[in-house]
Amino acid sequence: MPELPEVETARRLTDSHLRGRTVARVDLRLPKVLRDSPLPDPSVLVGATVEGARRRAKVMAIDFSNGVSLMVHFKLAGQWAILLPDGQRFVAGHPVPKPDGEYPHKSTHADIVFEDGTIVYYSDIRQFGWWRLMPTADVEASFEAFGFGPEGVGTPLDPKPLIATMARRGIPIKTLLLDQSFIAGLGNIYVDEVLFRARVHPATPANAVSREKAKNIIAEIPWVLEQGIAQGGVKIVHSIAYPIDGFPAIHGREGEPCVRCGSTIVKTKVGARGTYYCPRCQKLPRKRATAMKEPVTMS
DNA sequence: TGCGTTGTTTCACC
DNA sequence: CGGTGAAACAACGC
Repeated sequence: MPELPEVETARRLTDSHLRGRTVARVDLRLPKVLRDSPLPDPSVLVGATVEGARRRAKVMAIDFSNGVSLMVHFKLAGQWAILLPDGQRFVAGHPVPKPDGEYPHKSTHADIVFEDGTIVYYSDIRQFGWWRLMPTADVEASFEAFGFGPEGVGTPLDPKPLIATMARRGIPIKTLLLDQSFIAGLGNIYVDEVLFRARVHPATPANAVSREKAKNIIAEIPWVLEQGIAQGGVKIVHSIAYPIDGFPAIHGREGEPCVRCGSTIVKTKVGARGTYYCPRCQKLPRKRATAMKEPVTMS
């Protein structure tokens, strides 16, 4: 579930509540969390102080005073819970374990304990997420190696290259928007929101999206991601959305009324991903009177 | 109990 | 080699 807004929330919490704190110990109960790590021993962080956290796409990197950085990818179900000595807690990422529940949970695989008693609990019910430790000097190159496209939020998006790519790709627009090398940060939830707001059917071939709609899509990306960040990430449990102030408006709302036209929201599959859309607001462009059910292979 | 789940990678193929 | 789509993969809950 963690997409860009959830990771950005974790980053901000780390920046504001962990900066300046010194690591007393790291308890890694599930060693495979730290896999493919240039520095294999988590105790390298002991005695080091948090200097800050950054983010590229859905990856967070925490920089420490000893020249080491911790890179974290939350994948499907990672969660970052910070508990301060005074009992305050701040949670970002997946809603399981329950943010107000007991820690450590059975899926809490690592703790970073600080000298003042602050603890970060890292949980992941799917165990797909990972940590990597590396010299801070290598973080930029490591980010580069992912081949991410432009950030979907934070810096102005240049629509030109994006529109150009859309014009020559025949894959569903949703699939293209999920491609992190096209644009960085959208996942299955926020991409549905972008296409709903732009009124584009998610299975529309990218090169069949009109220029105007393409501009709309690109304009909606930062809006949707900012909205997600403002909410500290959205809550979706077992594919059911718990919207706040009407957001998310489409994802996880199968069978419920479209906030715009009242039509019943439909769930389908696009590129093997669960996809929600409004059948009235988001029409496939009619080239011919062609099929409308499944994505069609074009030769 | 097999299916659904998602971000990412890999593979076969044109 | 690039675009594409399908499949694989991680592990678990329901």
